[in-house]
Amino acid sequence: MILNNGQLRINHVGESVQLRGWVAKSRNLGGLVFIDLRDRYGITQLVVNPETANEALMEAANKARNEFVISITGTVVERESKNPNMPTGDIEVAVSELVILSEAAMTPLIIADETDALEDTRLKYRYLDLRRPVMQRNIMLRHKMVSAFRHFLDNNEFIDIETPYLTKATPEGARDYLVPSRVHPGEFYALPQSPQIFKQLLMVAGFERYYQVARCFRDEDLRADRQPEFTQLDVETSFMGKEDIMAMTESMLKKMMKDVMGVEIGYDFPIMPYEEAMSRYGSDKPDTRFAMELISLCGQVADCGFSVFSDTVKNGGMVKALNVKGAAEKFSRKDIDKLTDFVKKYKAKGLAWVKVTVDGWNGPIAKFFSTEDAAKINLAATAEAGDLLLFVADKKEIVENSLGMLRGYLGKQLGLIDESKYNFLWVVDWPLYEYDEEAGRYFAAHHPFTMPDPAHVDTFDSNPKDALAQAYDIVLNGYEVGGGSIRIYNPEIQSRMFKTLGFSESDQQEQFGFLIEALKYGTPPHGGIALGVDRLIMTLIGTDSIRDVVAFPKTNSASCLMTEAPGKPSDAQLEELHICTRS
RNA sequence: GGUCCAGUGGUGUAGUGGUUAACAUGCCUGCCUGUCACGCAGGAGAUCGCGGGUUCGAUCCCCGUCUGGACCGCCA
Repeated sequence: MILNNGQLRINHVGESVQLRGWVAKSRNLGGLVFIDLRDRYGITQLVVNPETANEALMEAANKARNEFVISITGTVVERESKNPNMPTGDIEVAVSELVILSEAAMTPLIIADETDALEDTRLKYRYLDLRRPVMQRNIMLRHKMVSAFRHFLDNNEFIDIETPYLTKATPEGARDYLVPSRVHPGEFYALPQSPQIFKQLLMVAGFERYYQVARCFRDEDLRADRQPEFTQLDVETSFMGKEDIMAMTESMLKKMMKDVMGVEIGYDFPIMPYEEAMSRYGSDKPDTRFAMELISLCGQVADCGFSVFSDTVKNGGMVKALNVKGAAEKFSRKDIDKLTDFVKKYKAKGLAWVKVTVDGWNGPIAKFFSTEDAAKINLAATAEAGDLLLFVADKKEIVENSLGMLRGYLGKQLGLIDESKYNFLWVVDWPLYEYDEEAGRYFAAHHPFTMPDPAHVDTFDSNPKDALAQAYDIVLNGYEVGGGSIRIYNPEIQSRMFKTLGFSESDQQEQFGFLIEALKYGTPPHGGIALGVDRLIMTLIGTDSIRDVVAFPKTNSASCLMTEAPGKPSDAQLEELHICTRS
């Protein structure tokens, strides 16, 4: 009988088993040999006893070293002294036969949950890093999550359809990865940033419900949570409205949480307008696991004696604050200087602060405020003695963004976050456009196929500033884990959209002619959503690094330390691709 | 494009203007029959990322460069 390591329990005692796996550790006591055998299910202790073992068995047992692959047969026995630290600690396997299937050289990193190897070593020997139980758990959990999504979608009449990886470059958006065409000298394919247009065309084609676990490519600079290629669960439906898609996504996520995490999400996902998220949390993906919301003080400081605040409000900016409860004593001047440096990264000019005491305010700006003004602010901020108030005065965007980032930073640093919570949240009523001051024009905030909100369908092109979109983002614990929208299915609206974005008639034809054409031939109302598989699993595992959930990730500079990609092609290859070789 | 941090035996760290470059772990050898981070004894293992400069002398100080990491910009 063949069983897996890590699955043997006390009820197997007496059974004869065959096990295969890697030697995680061997302890030779000078006669008795203990071997911890590891596979993806866990670890089982093997024991080889010289009193019962023949010569060949003893020799093999003494030869087995870390990471050798072995196969054994033996009997499950109850341990005399149990090990409560391991799931299989009640039993061990008394080995009667041991075969070394494969020997192993000394590994450059220790195969254990707690490796001390640095990131570059782990990535160079990724196949060994992936042997570590913690990595195996991450990758297997990722599989379970994707599998749960597939199940849900399969059961709801969705069809998995593949879309091309070799496709056409899209204007706007991220930089494309380009692939030279050998057959068409001087021309290039682009790798898709998302299957967006194809899935819409599948709706035109009448498939009604589509999904795909799709790889997407963006040639932008990387971060701890960003890879040049990433996976999204791409979903599109016909005849469903915004509420239908949100409800369906919500059921799918709840089912996944139950199947994969064993967590019952017992609440309806809250729905929050974008403007409210920005105003209360300073973020379009707020972490609602802790409070400490942004407090608007424009009314309170408009006529106060501190001209930095009053002038900012008079000039159309705003003043907001965070009340860090009970932190007045915890934060030294130096600590606050660090917070000031932190907000400066986000373009805030500075961070004003006061410590609230029973005798009034303490701090460099306290003297500018009358007792009444301080009291008004205390009231608005529900500040009491012992609290630390942190203010930013600036343009709306800068105030909200910098305080929002500071809120997240302090939430983590002060341990305000309840890590056992899974707070899902819908963010809706997104602006349809963003204005780019440098370019002097509007860009699509989401993408140019997003349907304007019904209230703005007539005016979105005449008044782009105020136009809202039928778009929705799903947020989990402060991470944007997905987003979608209802799409434009009317060629006339699509054309007006392109026009506002500054596309001429001929640009439209050249870039999106096939889409505009397709919309003419009976396009169903449709919309969809894409869930970021990597970010979602990151959040569920609770890691800050996307490299912990991708089997073979790239470094910060988008290279692979294992394969050493990207590499230089040969001159012959370049010539074949009609790309000039440099001398 | 920019800012900050790091680079020393296989791995992770310590350290110093002149050292036999230290420690832990891993590895090898020997001893050890109930360990589970087994224990004990011994041993091998380093171009101190690379290039240049300062210096009588640089792993250490300076400049550059490369690599990795965190972040800003960027990521429709």
